[in-house]
Amino acid sequence: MGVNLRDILIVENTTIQRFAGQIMLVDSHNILYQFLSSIRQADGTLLRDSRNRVTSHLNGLFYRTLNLMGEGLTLAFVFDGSPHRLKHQTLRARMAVKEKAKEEWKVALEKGDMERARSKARQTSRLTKEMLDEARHLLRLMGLPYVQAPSEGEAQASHMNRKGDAYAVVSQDFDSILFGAKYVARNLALSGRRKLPDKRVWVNAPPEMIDARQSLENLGLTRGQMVDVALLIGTDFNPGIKRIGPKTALKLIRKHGDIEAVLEAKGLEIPELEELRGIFLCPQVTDDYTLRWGDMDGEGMIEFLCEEHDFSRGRIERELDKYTIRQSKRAQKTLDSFFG
DNA sequence: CATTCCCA
DNA sequence: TGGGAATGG
Repeated sequence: MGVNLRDILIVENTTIQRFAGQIMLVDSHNILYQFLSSIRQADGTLLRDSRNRVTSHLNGLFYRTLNLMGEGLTLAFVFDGSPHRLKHQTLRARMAVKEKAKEEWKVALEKGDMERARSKARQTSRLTKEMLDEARHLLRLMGLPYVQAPSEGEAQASHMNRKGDAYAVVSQDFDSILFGAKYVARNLALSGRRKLPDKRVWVNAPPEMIDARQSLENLGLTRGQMVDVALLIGTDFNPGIKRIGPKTALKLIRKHGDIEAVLEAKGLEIPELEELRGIFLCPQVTDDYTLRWGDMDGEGMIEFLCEEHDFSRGRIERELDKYTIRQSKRAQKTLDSFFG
Protein backbone atom coordinates (compact mmCIF):
# COMPACT_ATOMS: atom_id res chain seq x y z
CA MET A 1 0.00 0.00 0.00
CA GLY A 2 1.26 3.40 -0.86
CA VAL A 3 4.84 3.99 -1.89
CA ASN A 4 7.80 2.42 -0.19
CA LEU A 5 9.72 5.56 0.67
CA ARG A 6 10.74 4.58 4.19
CA ASP A 7 14.31 3.78 3.21
CA ILE A 8 15.04 7.23 1.85
CA LEU A 9 13.02 9.47 4.16
CA ILE A 10 14.16 10.68 7.55
CA VAL A 11 11.79 8.98 9.96
CA GLU A 12 12.28 10.07 13.53
CA ASN A 13 10.89 8.46 16.62
CA THR A 14 8.68 10.66 18.71
CA THR A 15 5.90 10.57 21.29
CA ILE A 16 2.16 11.17 21.30
CA GLN A 17 2.67 14.09 23.67
CA ARG A 18 4.81 15.72 21.01
CA PHE A 19 1.54 16.52 19.22
CA ALA A 20 -0.45 17.79 22.19
CA GLY A 21 -2.34 20.95 21.34
CA GLN A 22 -1.93 20.44 17.60
CA ILE A 23 -4.58 19.83 14.99
CA MET A 24 -3.96 16.40 13.51
CA LEU A 25 -5.67 15.32 10.29
CA VAL A 26 -6.40 11.64 10.30
CA ASP A 27 -6.52 9.62 7.10
CA SER A 28 -9.76 7.84 8.04
CA HIS A 29 -9.57 5.09 5.47
CA ASN A 30 -6.08 4.21 6.58
CA ILE A 31 -6.88 4.07 10.29
CA LEU A 32 -10.19 2.23 9.89
CA TYR A 33 -8.57 -0.32 7.65
CA GLN A 34 -5.94 -0.95 10.31
CA PHE A 35 -8.64 -1.56 12.90
CA LEU A 36 -10.49 -3.87 10.58
CA SER A 37 -7.45 -5.98 9.95
CA SER A 38 -6.13 -6.07 13.50
CA ILE A 39 -9.17 -6.13 15.78
CA ARG A 40 -10.09 -9.74 15.34
CA GLN A 41 -10.40 -12.90 17.35
CA ALA A 42 -7.85 -15.65 17.40
CA ASP A 43 -9.40 -17.44 14.43
CA GLY A 44 -9.53 -14.20 12.48
CA THR A 45 -13.24 -13.44 12.76
CA LEU A 46 -14.32 -9.84 13.20
CA LEU A 47 -16.13 -8.46 16.21
CA ARG A 48 -19.86 -8.24 15.49
CA ASP A 49 -23.00 -7.11 17.28
CA SER A 50 -26.08 -9.27 17.85
CA ARG A 51 -27.42 -8.27 14.46
CA ASN A 52 -24.22 -9.53 12.88
CA ARG A 53 -22.91 -6.10 11.92
CA VAL A 54 -19.13 -5.66 12.15
CA THR A 55 -18.03 -3.54 15.12
CA SER A 56 -14.22 -3.85 14.98
CA HIS A 57 -13.84 -0.50 13.26
CA LEU A 58 -16.02 1.25 15.87
CA ASN A 59 -14.14 -0.42 18.68
CA GLY A 60 -10.81 0.82 17.37
CA LEU A 61 -12.05 4.27 16.45
CA PHE A 62 -13.63 4.78 19.86
CA TYR A 63 -10.65 3.80 21.99
CA ARG A 64 -7.92 5.23 19.81
CA THR A 65 -9.66 8.54 19.29
CA LEU A 66 -10.56 8.95 22.92
CA ASN A 67 -7.01 8.13 23.95
CA LEU A 68 -5.44 10.61 21.57
CA MET A 69 -7.94 13.28 22.62
CA GLY A 70 -7.05 12.48 26.20
CA GLU A 71 -3.41 13.21 25.38
CA GLY A 72 -4.50 16.63 24.17
CA LEU A 73 -4.43 16.07 20.42
CA THR A 74 -7.02 17.94 18.39
CA LEU A 75 -8.27 15.50 15.81
CA ALA A 76 -10.07 15.99 12.52
CA PHE A 77 -10.74 13.31 9.95
CA VAL A 78 -10.61 13.07 6.18
CA PHE A 79 -12.61 10.51 4.21
CA ASP A 80 -11.83 9.27 0.72
CA GLY A 81 -13.93 10.27 -2.25
CA SER A 82 -13.92 8.39 -5.54
CA PRO A 83 -10.62 6.84 -6.55
CA HIS A 84 -8.65 8.12 -9.51
CA ARG A 85 -9.11 6.31 -12.79
CA LEU A 86 -5.50 5.12 -12.67
CA LYS A 87 -6.00 3.48 -9.29
CA HIS A 88 -8.49 0.93 -10.55
CA GLN A 89 -5.79 -1.53 -11.54
CA THR A 90 -4.38 -1.49 -8.01
CA LEU A 91 -7.83 -1.79 -6.47
CA ARG A 92 -8.64 -4.78 -8.65
CA ALA A 93 -5.35 -6.41 -7.70
CA ARG A 94 -6.08 -5.85 -4.02
CA MET A 95 -9.52 -7.36 -4.42
CA ALA A 96 -7.98 -10.44 -6.00
CA VAL A 97 -5.55 -10.78 -3.08
CA LYS A 98 -8.49 -10.58 -0.68
CA GLU A 99 -10.41 -13.29 -2.53
CA LYS A 100 -7.38 -15.55 -2.45
CA ALA A 101 -6.79 -14.82 1.22
CA LYS A 102 -10.42 -15.71 1.95
CA GLU A 103 -9.85 -19.21 0.57
CA GLU A 104 -6.54 -19.59 2.38
CA TRP A 105 -8.21 -18.47 5.58
CA LYS A 106 -10.81 -21.22 5.23
CA VAL A 107 -8.14 -23.82 4.53
CA ALA A 108 -6.07 -22.73 7.51
CA LEU A 109 -9.14 -22.96 9.74
CA GLU A 110 -9.85 -26.50 8.56
CA LYS A 111 -6.27 -27.43 9.32
CA GLY A 112 -6.57 -25.80 12.71
CA ASP A 113 -3.67 -23.46 11.99
CA MET A 114 -4.96 -20.44 13.91
CA GLU A 115 -1.81 -18.43 13.40
CA ARG A 116 -2.14 -18.60 9.66
CA ALA A 117 -5.93 -18.25 9.80
CA ARG A 118 -5.69 -14.95 11.60
CA SER A 119 -3.02 -13.67 9.29
CA LYS A 120 -5.04 -14.60 6.20
CA ALA A 121 -8.21 -13.19 7.71
CA ARG A 122 -6.51 -9.83 8.14
CA GLN A 123 -5.83 -9.73 4.44
CA THR A 124 -9.54 -10.11 3.63
CA SER A 125 -10.41 -6.80 5.32
CA ARG A 126 -12.75 -4.63 3.33
CA LEU A 127 -14.25 -1.32 4.38
CA THR A 128 -17.91 -1.10 3.42
CA LYS A 129 -20.00 1.99 2.95
CA GLU A 130 -21.93 1.08 6.10
CA MET A 131 -18.74 0.96 8.15
CA LEU A 132 -17.73 4.37 6.85
CA ASP A 133 -21.18 5.78 7.66
CA GLU A 134 -20.97 4.34 11.16
CA ALA A 135 -17.51 5.78 11.65
CA ARG A 136 -18.70 9.24 10.60
CA HIS A 137 -21.67 8.89 12.93
CA LEU A 138 -19.42 8.05 15.86
CA LEU A 139 -17.14 10.98 15.06
CA ARG A 140 -20.13 13.31 15.06
CA LEU A 141 -21.10 12.01 18.49
CA MET A 142 -17.54 12.59 19.67
CA GLY A 143 -17.73 16.19 18.48
CA LEU A 144 -14.97 15.72 15.93
CA PRO A 145 -15.09 17.24 12.45
CA TYR A 146 -14.53 15.34 9.25
CA VAL A 147 -13.99 16.40 5.68
CA GLN A 148 -15.15 14.52 2.64
CA ALA A 149 -12.39 14.48 0.02
CA PRO A 150 -13.40 14.70 -3.63
CA SER A 151 -10.89 11.96 -4.41
CA GLU A 152 -7.85 10.78 -2.46
CA GLY A 153 -8.16 11.42 1.27
CA GLU A 154 -4.39 11.75 1.59
CA ALA A 155 -4.38 14.44 -1.07
CA GLN A 156 -7.09 16.39 0.73
CA ALA A 157 -5.41 16.01 4.12
CA SER A 158 -2.05 17.07 2.72
CA HIS A 159 -3.65 20.08 1.04
CA MET A 160 -5.18 21.17 4.34
CA ASN A 161 -1.88 20.59 6.13
CA ARG A 162 -0.11 22.70 3.53
CA LYS A 163 -2.61 25.51 3.89
CA GLY A 164 -1.94 25.57 7.61
CA ASP A 165 -5.32 24.23 8.72
CA ALA A 166 -3.61 21.36 10.50
CA TYR A 167 -0.22 20.61 11.97
CA ALA A 168 0.26 17.16 10.52
CA VAL A 169 -1.32 14.31 8.61
CA VAL A 170 -1.82 11.05 10.48
CA SER A 171 -1.31 8.07 8.20
CA GLN A 172 0.74 4.90 7.99
CA ASP A 173 1.36 5.55 4.30
CA PHE A 174 4.13 7.75 3.01
CA ASP A 175 2.11 9.10 0.10
CA SER A 176 1.22 12.27 1.97
CA ILE A 177 4.81 13.41 1.52
CA LEU A 178 4.23 13.25 -2.25
CA PHE A 179 0.92 15.06 -1.88
CA GLY A 180 2.72 17.90 -0.14
CA ALA A 181 2.02 17.36 3.55
CA LYS A 182 4.33 19.21 5.92
CA TYR A 183 4.47 16.52 8.58
CA VAL A 184 3.33 12.94 8.57
CA ALA A 185 2.74 11.17 11.88
CA ARG A 186 2.79 7.37 12.03
CA ASN A 187 2.05 4.79 14.72
CA LEU A 188 -0.09 7.17 16.70
CA ALA A 189 -1.26 4.46 19.04
CA LEU A 190 -1.07 4.47 22.81
CA SER A 191 0.30 0.99 23.30
CA GLY A 192 2.53 1.19 20.26
CA ARG A 193 2.55 -2.58 19.89
CA ARG A 194 2.85 -3.92 16.38
CA LYS A 195 3.04 -7.43 15.08
CA LEU A 196 6.01 -8.27 12.89
CA PRO A 197 4.81 -9.64 9.57
CA ASP A 198 4.83 -13.44 9.43
CA LYS A 199 6.32 -13.73 12.89
CA ARG A 200 4.61 -14.21 16.17
CA VAL A 201 6.68 -11.52 17.78
CA TRP A 202 5.23 -8.26 19.00
CA VAL A 203 7.52 -5.30 18.95
CA ASN A 204 7.10 -1.87 20.30
CA ALA A 205 6.45 0.51 17.43
CA PRO A 206 6.95 4.03 18.74
CA PRO A 207 5.19 6.97 17.13
CA GLU A 208 7.17 8.37 14.23
CA MET A 209 7.25 11.66 12.41
CA ILE A 210 8.46 12.63 8.98
CA ASP A 211 9.28 16.27 8.33
CA ALA A 212 8.76 16.65 4.59
CA ARG A 213 11.01 19.67 4.22
CA GLN A 214 13.80 18.09 6.22
CA SER A 215 13.60 14.86 4.24
CA LEU A 216 13.58 16.61 0.88
CA GLU A 217 16.44 18.92 1.83
CA ASN A 218 18.41 15.95 3.05
CA LEU A 219 17.96 14.21 -0.29
CA GLY A 220 18.53 17.40 -2.23
CA LEU A 221 15.27 16.87 -4.09
CA THR A 222 12.28 19.03 -4.84
CA ARG A 223 8.85 17.56 -4.16
CA GLY A 224 8.40 17.21 -7.91
CA GLN A 225 11.57 15.14 -8.10
CA MET A 226 10.39 13.07 -5.15
CA VAL A 227 7.21 12.32 -7.07
CA ASP A 228 9.38 11.24 -9.98
CA VAL A 229 11.31 8.92 -7.67
CA ALA A 230 8.01 7.43 -6.52
CA LEU A 231 6.73 6.97 -10.07
CA LEU A 232 9.88 5.00 -10.91
CA ILE A 233 9.41 2.78 -7.86
CA GLY A 234 5.69 2.39 -8.42
CA THR A 235 2.65 3.92 -6.71
CA ASP A 236 -1.01 3.06 -6.27
CA PHE A 237 -1.47 4.63 -9.70
CA ASN A 238 1.32 3.04 -11.73
CA PRO A 239 3.30 -0.20 -11.56
CA GLY A 240 6.75 1.38 -11.60
CA ILE A 241 9.75 -0.04 -13.35
CA LYS A 242 11.12 -3.51 -12.80
CA ARG A 243 14.22 -3.74 -10.64
CA ILE A 244 14.00 -0.12 -9.57
CA GLY A 245 13.48 0.37 -5.85
CA PRO A 246 13.86 3.45 -3.65
CA LYS A 247 17.66 3.51 -3.76
CA THR A 248 18.02 3.12 -7.51
CA ALA A 249 15.20 5.52 -8.25
CA LEU A 250 16.81 8.14 -6.05
CA LYS A 251 20.19 7.66 -7.72
CA LEU A 252 18.64 7.97 -11.18
CA ILE A 253 16.65 11.12 -10.46
CA ARG A 254 19.69 12.70 -8.83
CA LYS A 255 21.80 11.87 -11.87
CA HIS A 256 19.32 12.88 -14.56
CA GLY A 257 17.25 15.53 -12.85
CA ASP A 258 13.82 14.28 -13.78
CA ILE A 259 11.95 11.21 -14.88
CA GLU A 260 11.87 12.13 -18.58
CA ALA A 261 15.65 12.21 -18.66
CA VAL A 262 15.85 8.89 -16.83
CA LEU A 263 13.43 7.21 -19.22
CA GLU A 264 15.23 8.75 -22.18
CA ALA A 265 18.61 7.46 -20.99
CA LYS A 266 17.23 3.99 -20.29
CA GLY A 267 15.07 3.77 -23.37
CA LEU A 268 12.02 3.23 -21.20
CA GLU A 269 8.52 4.65 -21.15
CA ILE A 270 5.84 5.34 -18.57
CA PRO A 271 2.39 5.81 -20.05
CA GLU A 272 0.33 8.83 -18.95
CA LEU A 273 3.32 10.34 -17.20
CA GLU A 274 1.91 13.85 -16.99
CA GLU A 275 -1.41 12.58 -15.68
CA LEU A 276 0.46 10.60 -13.01
CA ARG A 277 2.48 13.59 -11.94
CA GLY A 278 -0.70 15.63 -11.75
CA ILE A 279 -2.25 13.19 -9.30
CA PHE A 280 0.38 14.22 -6.77
CA LEU A 281 1.33 17.72 -7.83
CA CYS A 282 -2.07 19.16 -8.82
CA PRO A 283 -4.31 16.85 -6.79
CA GLN A 284 -8.07 16.99 -6.85
CA VAL A 285 -8.98 18.63 -3.54
CA THR A 286 -11.59 20.99 -2.16
CA ASP A 287 -11.52 24.16 -0.08
CA ASP A 288 -15.18 23.79 0.65
CA TYR A 289 -14.97 22.63 4.26
CA THR A 290 -15.00 23.96 7.78
CA LEU A 291 -13.36 22.35 10.76
CA ARG A 292 -15.69 22.77 13.68
CA TRP A 293 -15.25 20.94 16.95
CA GLY A 294 -18.26 20.31 19.14
CA ASP A 295 -19.03 18.80 22.52
CA MET A 296 -18.94 15.09 23.03
CA ASP A 297 -22.42 13.59 23.21
CA GLY A 298 -21.97 10.98 25.92
CA GLU A 299 -25.62 9.96 25.91
CA GLY A 300 -25.61 9.66 22.15
CA MET A 301 -22.50 7.53 22.26
CA ILE A 302 -24.03 5.16 24.78
CA GLU A 303 -27.15 4.96 22.67
CA PHE A 304 -25.16 4.28 19.51
CA LEU A 305 -22.42 2.01 20.85
CA CYS A 306 -24.25 0.18 23.62
CA GLU A 307 -27.87 0.03 22.66
CA GLU A 308 -27.28 -0.13 18.93
CA HIS A 309 -24.07 -2.16 18.73
CA ASP A 310 -23.86 -4.15 21.98
CA PHE A 311 -20.86 -2.45 23.55
CA SER A 312 -20.89 -2.79 27.31
CA ARG A 313 -22.40 0.27 28.90
CA GLY A 314 -20.18 0.13 31.95
CA ARG A 315 -17.10 -0.08 29.80
CA ILE A 316 -18.05 2.91 27.68
CA GLU A 317 -19.04 4.99 30.70
CA ARG A 318 -15.74 4.12 32.37
CA GLU A 319 -13.76 5.22 29.31
CA LEU A 320 -15.71 8.46 29.07
CA ASP A 321 -15.04 9.12 32.76
CA LYS A 322 -11.35 8.45 32.34
CA TYR A 323 -11.29 10.87 29.42
CA THR A 324 -13.07 13.55 31.42
CA ILE A 325 -10.64 13.16 34.29
CA ARG A 326 -7.64 13.34 31.99
CA GLN A 327 -9.07 16.43 30.35
CA SER A 328 -9.60 18.22 33.64
CA LYS A 329 -6.06 17.32 34.70
CA ARG A 330 -4.78 18.80 31.46
CA ALA A 331 -6.84 21.93 32.02
CA GLN A 332 -5.42 22.23 35.54
CA LYS A 333 -1.89 21.88 34.18
CA THR A 334 -2.56 24.65 31.69
CA LEU A 335 -3.89 26.90 34.45
CA ASP A 336 -0.88 26.12 36.62
CA SER A 337 1.49 27.09 33.84
CA PHE A 338 -0.26 30.46 33.55
CA PHE A 339 0.26 31.26 37.21
CA GLY A 340 3.84 30.08 37.32
C1' DC B 1 -6.01 -2.27 18.72
C1' DA B 2 -6.88 -1.55 23.71
C1' DT B 3 -8.41 -3.30 27.98
C1' DT B 4 -9.11 -6.86 31.35
C1' DC B 5 -8.02 -11.13 33.37
C1' DC B 6 -5.22 -14.16 35.76
C1' DC B 7 -1.47 -16.30 37.84
C1' DA B 8 3.50 -16.38 39.19
C1' DT C 1 3.16 -6.22 40.55
C1' DG C 2 3.31 -7.17 35.92
C1' DG C 3 3.29 -9.31 31.74
C1' DG C 4 1.28 -12.90 28.67
C1' DA C 5 -3.33 -14.67 27.48
C1' DA C 6 -7.97 -13.82 26.80
C1' DT C 7 -11.63 -10.80 25.57
C1' DG C 8 -14.18 -7.24 23.43
C1' DG C 9 -19.09 -7.30 20.06
